[in-house]
Amino acid sequence: MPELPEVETVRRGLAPVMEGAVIAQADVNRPDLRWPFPENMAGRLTNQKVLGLRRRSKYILVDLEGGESLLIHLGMSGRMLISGHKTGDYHHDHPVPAKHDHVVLHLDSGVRITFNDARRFGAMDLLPTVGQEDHWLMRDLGPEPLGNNFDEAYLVERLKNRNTPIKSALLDQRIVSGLGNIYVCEVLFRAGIHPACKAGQIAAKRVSGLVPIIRAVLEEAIAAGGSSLKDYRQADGELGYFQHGFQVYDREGDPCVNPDCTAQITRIVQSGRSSFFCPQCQR
DNA sequence: CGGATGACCTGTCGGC
DNA sequence: TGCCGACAGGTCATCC
Repeated sequence: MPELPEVETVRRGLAPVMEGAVIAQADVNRPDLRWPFPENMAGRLTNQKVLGLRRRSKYILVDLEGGESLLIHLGMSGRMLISGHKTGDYHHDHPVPAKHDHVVLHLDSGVRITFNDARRFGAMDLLPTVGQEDHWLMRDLGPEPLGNNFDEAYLVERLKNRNTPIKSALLDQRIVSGLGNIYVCEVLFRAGIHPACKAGQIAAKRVSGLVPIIRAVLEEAIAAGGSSLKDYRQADGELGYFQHGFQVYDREGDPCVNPDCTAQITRIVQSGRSSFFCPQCQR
């Protein structure tokens, strides 16, 4: 699920219930996800007040009063669930964890935040809030696509002379951080660029055109998450999953959405990952 | 160095 | 119904 828009939707869903709350108890049900959890994670989270939630690329950062931040990455299958009371005292309420409920945060409000991740490609870590941009998972990230440091001149420069397919280049988090397989497919369709085009051979004008398209696709997806999920939360408390009408992703064999086009959406595999595109509209 | 591939995990789906 | 392979929204380590 989680590319930048989904992670942002999860952050927006968690923020109102977590900010200002105290983590009364943290259940850590296994020693690791993709990597081992940090030393004494449960203890370091316990009795910490949550100051705020931020996002960097696909990472959620939970700033704690004691000077550390909890880093959360959802991997491929990570989900956050909100459950329990919205008000009232903390009751030491401990339902039996569901399968793959790896970490449960019990807030002093009675609300529980559960991190569930079947494939365990997700991650959690604790790091100093100050200087966290130097953390090994974040230090090499490229600019935020919705931020001021991502612009036409930057992208043209970064793609210059690159021999890799544009699909791979846009998935490279060091160039621009936050795009994943779905939104790269959608961006390239909207830009009319074939995913196998060598990045360095695309005219600067067309590369420049990618910048506003990337921004628009991500902003529309974030907006769709907000509207389709109401307060970012589904009835079962799960955050961040919403069906957004994709124009090419997972539409192999379906007709192109362009009314002037009679072609079918095609799937190819590039560096082990599916790319969906219209062979007529994308050159 | 750049670029491609394998690896990490579990779940789901379609075909036989 | 069961079994098997293909595939899944990420990204790091390794190989050429």
